[in-house]
Amino acid sequence: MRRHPTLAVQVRDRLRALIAERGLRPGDRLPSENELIALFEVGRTSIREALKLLEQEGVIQARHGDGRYLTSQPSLDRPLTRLEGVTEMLASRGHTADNTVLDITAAEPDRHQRELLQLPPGEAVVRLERLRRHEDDALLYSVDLFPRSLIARPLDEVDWTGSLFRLLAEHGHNVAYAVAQVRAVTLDETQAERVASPRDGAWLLLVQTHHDSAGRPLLYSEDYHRGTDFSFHLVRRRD
Amino acid sequence: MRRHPTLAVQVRDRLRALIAERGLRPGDRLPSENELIALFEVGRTSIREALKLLEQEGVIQARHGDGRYLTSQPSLDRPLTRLEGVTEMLASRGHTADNTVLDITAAEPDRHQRELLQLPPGEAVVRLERLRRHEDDALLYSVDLFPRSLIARPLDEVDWTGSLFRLLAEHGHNVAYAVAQVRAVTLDETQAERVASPRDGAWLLLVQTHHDSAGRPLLYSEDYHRGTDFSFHLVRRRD
DNA sequence: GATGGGCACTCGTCAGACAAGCGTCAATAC
DNA sequence: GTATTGACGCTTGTCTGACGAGTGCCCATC
Repeated sequence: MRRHPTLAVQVRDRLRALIAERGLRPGDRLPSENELIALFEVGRTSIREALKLLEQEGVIQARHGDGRYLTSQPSLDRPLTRLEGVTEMLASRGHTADNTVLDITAAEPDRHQRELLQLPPGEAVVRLERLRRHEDDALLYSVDLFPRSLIARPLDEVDWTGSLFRLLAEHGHNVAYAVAQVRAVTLDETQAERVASPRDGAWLLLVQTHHDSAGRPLLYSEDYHRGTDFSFHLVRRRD
Repeated sequence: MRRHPTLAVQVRDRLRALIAERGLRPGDRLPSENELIALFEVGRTSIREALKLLEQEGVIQARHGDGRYLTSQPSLDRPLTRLEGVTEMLASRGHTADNTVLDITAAEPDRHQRELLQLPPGEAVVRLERLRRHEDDALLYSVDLFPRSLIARPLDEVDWTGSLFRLLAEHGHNVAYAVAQVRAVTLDETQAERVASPRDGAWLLLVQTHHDSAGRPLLYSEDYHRGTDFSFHLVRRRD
């Protein structure tokens, strides 16, 4: 990761703060480049590069010869595009769920698992099955898979009730992004039994492969969120 | 919208093409700024601004004094973050569904609808209810609301089976983005009856408010996607 | 009153200069 | 012979000056 942020990135963030301080709204005009040069006491290049970043983010729009204007910009707290682990997400929503470890095993991966996690021959996979409950109601059922080698400790010496992201990070593996699939499902017979929940409800299933910043797959997870308790938000844009 | 793209944006896109042509992979080094200046025959400013945009997108990473390197960058075709109308989405998935208009009415909006669509007093709202089927199976049930004034024609003279986005655009209203909520639901009794579908399946519900680029709300929609037929993909990033 | 031209201002692009940082190679010291 | 340090070449980061392209406003002319 970058040692420290460049001036352009810093100026971009200072521009954001300026927009907020001045209470600028969609359609309002930003100070000109020369005004910003004087205000921020940096060179024009740094100003321009910062402004270009804001423009790419859709925050502002430049009109050649005229100036730069605020666009309308929806903002969401914790959108679905922001990756957070299940533990983190539940905490942010004030869900006081207790986390039960249903199963934790290391085994030889099947071919699908080996491909998913890009495992070398001979490498075992850990399967972690957990259930979050609130007052006897199942809220969230999770099945996680990750390479055995990532956690260099005996499985029975690890506390599996906390955040997997944090656990991986403690062992030097930082999750950077996930490729996610979103589906609506009902539980199959086995799952309904594990979860002790009726089969007729809808669950929002997030199937994700989590990677570090170099693209290495660290974790595969299937998270079943009970439909009556969970929804997610995001902004979608036309191209 | 901008009259024509700036050089920086064009160079950014040419850099993308260059990366693809050369088959550059994560960890590979990009040509230096001076090499790119000669290659693209533009000034250093345009190169730098373009590179900064790619860096913000997470495509590359700059190391001061060393060079710029490709990062790992998952790519998805048509991610959920890309907004497309239901008609468009179905077509892209090769769903040959016939579209039935169950209901089309203009009425006085309730308070919720008025707030959602920021309607002035006296402005009516149009409610459009449609069902997409494939061989008698309901695939997608939609309810759309939009200000009556957006379509300056009698309702019975409009073909409601096609794309709403296209229809709005034909009347000068371009959808730019939507704020979306994703949920897993089962159909209620009324809906199951409308849809002629059993009540026990799971449906992926997308509730969206669509806006033009100035932030004006154009359309509110509830789209129920049958769980066994639809899933969506997206990339999620840690902050 | 309407239209056209000029001017001031703004963003877009190029070029030159210097600072900050990185990696490699050669020289020196142990 | 090996390890450390310094110099050099190269790269990115930042500043500055200059000119081109475009916009909007004001004034003059018809």
